[in-house]
Amino acid sequence: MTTRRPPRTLSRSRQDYLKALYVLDPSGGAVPPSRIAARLGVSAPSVTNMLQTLAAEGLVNHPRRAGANLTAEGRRQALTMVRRHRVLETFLARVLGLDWSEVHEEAEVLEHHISDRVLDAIDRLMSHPSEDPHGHPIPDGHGRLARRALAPLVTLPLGARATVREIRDRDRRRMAAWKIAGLVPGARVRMCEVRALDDVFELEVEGRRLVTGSEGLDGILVERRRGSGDAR
Amino acid sequence: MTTRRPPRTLSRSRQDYLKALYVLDPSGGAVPPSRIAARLGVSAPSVTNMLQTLAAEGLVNHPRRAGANLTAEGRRQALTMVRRHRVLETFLARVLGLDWSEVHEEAEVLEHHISDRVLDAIDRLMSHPSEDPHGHPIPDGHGRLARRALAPLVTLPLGARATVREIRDRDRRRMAAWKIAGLVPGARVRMCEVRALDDVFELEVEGRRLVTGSEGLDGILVERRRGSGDAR
DNA sequence: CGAAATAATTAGTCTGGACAAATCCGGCTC
DNA sequence: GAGCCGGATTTGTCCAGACTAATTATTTCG
Repeated sequence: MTTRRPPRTLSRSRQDYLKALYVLDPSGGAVPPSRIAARLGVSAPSVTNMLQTLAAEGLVNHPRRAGANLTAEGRRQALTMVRRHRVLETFLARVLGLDWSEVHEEAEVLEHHISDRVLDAIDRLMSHPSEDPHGHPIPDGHGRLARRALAPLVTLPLGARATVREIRDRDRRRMAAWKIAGLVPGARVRMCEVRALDDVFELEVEGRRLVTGSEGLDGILVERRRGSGDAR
Repeated sequence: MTTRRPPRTLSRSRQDYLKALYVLDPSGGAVPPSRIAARLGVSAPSVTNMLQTLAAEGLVNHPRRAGANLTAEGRRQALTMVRRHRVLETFLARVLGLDWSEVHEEAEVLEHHISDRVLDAIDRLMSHPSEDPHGHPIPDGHGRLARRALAPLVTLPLGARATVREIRDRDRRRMAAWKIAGLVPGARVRMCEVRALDDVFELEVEGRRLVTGSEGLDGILVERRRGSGDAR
């Protein structure tokens, strides 16, 4: 329970935990250890351990048996990791021509090892992009993030039109499928039919018909396009 | 003394030791532990330890109290590290515009963390460069290295002309000085005067006069230009 | 309410890779 | 040949960060 200052440079492991805490709940709510364990692929005791360390360092709050969330400082650190990750993904896709669906894993490693100097250089090279290849906004150097009002595609009401904005980037297989179906950032979609009981959704993606279960759409966020009523 | 196979993927530390062994004697002679310790900034016992591990894994030969050198497999691994390092340096300088004198440290970290896929992509982006920014040749994907007959600048006989080919890249301060003096890969030089007793060398670098001690030239390799006799 | 089921925490280990202190060996000097 | 010196090695620790097994707290449900 000693409360020491965090080391001037965070270990890779710490960075991972902080980032996980952020992405598992960007709004800063308490995240249960089990979810962190699942995301990072470590055991539950490892999570408890590290959370205690991070708490002693003032990077997270961790009341006993009540999950954890980031302190202001922890959030700052997490956001710089998010920035690094997204800048790198953009770079890997735009400059090196890697595929949309494979940049995530590469960035996941590099984000821990690239210096600020190199990060700034690639950011400059791309003229400070504001979105990564999956459509996520890139925080600026001070951890400020453009906020947007997006909704999960599955919640789109019958007949409504929308534009795809963000794609969750953790499952390669699903991402490949989406790409084939045309579900990429910027694509225009319309919800044509919802059979809630069967969990079947029928929609139009850039004019083409797509029929799928909700499972197959989970992780796609859209921005509603006004001017088209719900009906029909 | 158990002889187990090396892990399919070498730890960062192993990679460092192998590369050090290679650069400290590219021709494959025995390197004393003390030199490795100095280069990697670790203690002597750590070196002995790791050499024993690497020997058990068949990556180095390490007869007792007789230094160590790379096995064929160790050398292969070392050369892929050298390749990574040099490709990265080239990329950092040419594409990201970092300075000649600062790319080394960055590459030193990244070489351990970049995937083959990304390495190939940046190599392709630059159309497979054959030399890094300091003039060192870049091994190909199979560890083959263009051999060149270079001599230390200080051994250049009086009156002889030569072209600078390689610059050792470990000392930032000296590299900055060389850059200012015009001693960069490709520069043409002529040895004008040697006062061996005082350890003073006077030379012409791209037409400009430079006076310095041998200390200040250590680490510059040149290719002799024929057609200019030794005398005056 | 009490008993299971579930989730979190504690306790104790392991592994990689470093270190300092102590010891050992080979070669040079006298 | 005896002694000494410096580099190499052995020995015993430490640290971060993971793990398993055992324990405890919380939630849910009969």
